[in-house]
Amino acid sequence: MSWSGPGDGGSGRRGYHHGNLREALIEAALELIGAKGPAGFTIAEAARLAGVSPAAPYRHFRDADALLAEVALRGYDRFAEQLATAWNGGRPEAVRAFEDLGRAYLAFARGEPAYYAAMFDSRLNIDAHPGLQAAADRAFAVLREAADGVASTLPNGRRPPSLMMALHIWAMAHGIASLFVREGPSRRKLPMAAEDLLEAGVLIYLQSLGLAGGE
Amino acid sequence: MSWSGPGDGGSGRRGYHHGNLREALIEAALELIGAKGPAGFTIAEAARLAGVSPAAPYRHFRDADALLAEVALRGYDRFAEQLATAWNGGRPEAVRAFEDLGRAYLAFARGEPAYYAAMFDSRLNIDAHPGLQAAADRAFAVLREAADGVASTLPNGRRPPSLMMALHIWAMAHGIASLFVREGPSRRKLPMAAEDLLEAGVLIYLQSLGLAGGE
DNA sequence: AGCTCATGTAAACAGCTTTTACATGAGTCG
DNA sequence: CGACTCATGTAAAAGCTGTTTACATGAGCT
Repeated sequence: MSWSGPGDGGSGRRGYHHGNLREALIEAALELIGAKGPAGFTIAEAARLAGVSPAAPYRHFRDADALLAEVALRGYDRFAEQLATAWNGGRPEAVRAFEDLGRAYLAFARGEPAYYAAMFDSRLNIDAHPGLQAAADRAFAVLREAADGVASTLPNGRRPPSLMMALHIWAMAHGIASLFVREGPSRRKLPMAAEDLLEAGVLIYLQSLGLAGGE
Repeated sequence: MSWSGPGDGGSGRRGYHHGNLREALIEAALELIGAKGPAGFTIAEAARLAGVSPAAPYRHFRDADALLAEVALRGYDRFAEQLATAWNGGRPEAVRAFEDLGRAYLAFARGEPAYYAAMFDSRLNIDAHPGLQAAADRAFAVLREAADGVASTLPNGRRPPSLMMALHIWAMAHGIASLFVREGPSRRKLPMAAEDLLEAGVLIYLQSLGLAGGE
């Protein structure tokens, strides 16, 4: 527990005023979403976790959706960051970095289920929360850039459209994350690691475009 | 509207006793899920739609999740049925039938959003509702069978593992449905029809395995 | 005709959301 | 230093919801 300075990001109290309620509520929301899904967290329970009255959160968020949207927003940012780190500008080698990107996708879904749920599984209307769309776009831009980097490996004539590539890979990664990694009604047991399934799928896909890994 | 016999599947009333409340509740749930998502339907509102008191549904379903599970169960059955119809035993030609299967997948997500949401987007714990897992298995079995049919096109040596194929295609179809077809926080505009995106992805994937469409 | 039991209602309790009026105290300014 | 201001907290209340309990109804059987 870091107790540095006046603000303590956690649930501590220093008196009548919390000191850092906004952050404490976001942490509480993450905890609750992780435990019970995006529909299973309530303002009241987040307030209880933060040690304040049920009305206090309304000083910081208009309603539960606004809090959820803030969580999703931060999730997209972390997501984009982790994907970009994995891609690493296509180094040391484009196809290899692309696989790393896929593994990072699943690692995020596995390691940050609360963020992932807020981003992809919630009732949020993306139009009603300005900034969410832009944050999602920034995350997708990493994928797009990576697809572009891989496509550029090929000579100009045989170069596949990188937007389509990005969409296909995104769909497969998201599908695997939704179906086989995350909790949910349709989660299934796999005869292999989800990461290996995705890697195989990506390699088969890339091979078809003339982009095989060790060819 | 079929008004055959004593039961009228809709919301009509015939007196103190509803006559067909169970079915009416399922229809109400479908309507509400379609309008507001799996988290946006309540027992109370379903009861209101069916014209009964808020306590009446509990004679038929233990709680809201049980009603949701019944909807999901029926959804999996319809889903399996429509996929099987599209696949049609691999006729007239395996790869072509496989593409039809993909289109049927998206058509279901598009045409029956309420069922699809109950099946894939809900808070249901699949273990807590016996029968759900089996119903989901039946739907996946169609995909598996189709992948097997396509793989059998090839000579024994170059035949890819059909389970892996089925998982890859399922993931891509589900990913496209989740990201680009259904409502949700991450839904994005596409520069093409989702069906075309999926078809292109499937063809690229199959081509890599030596199963190109008109090759 | 009368019994039985599935299926309905009414009423009550508890939790969540959101609003309103009020309380606190941190920071600022004379 | 003392007083003002305002963001940030509380308490209380109204109106939702889910769920349980005791009671009412009437359909179908004997």
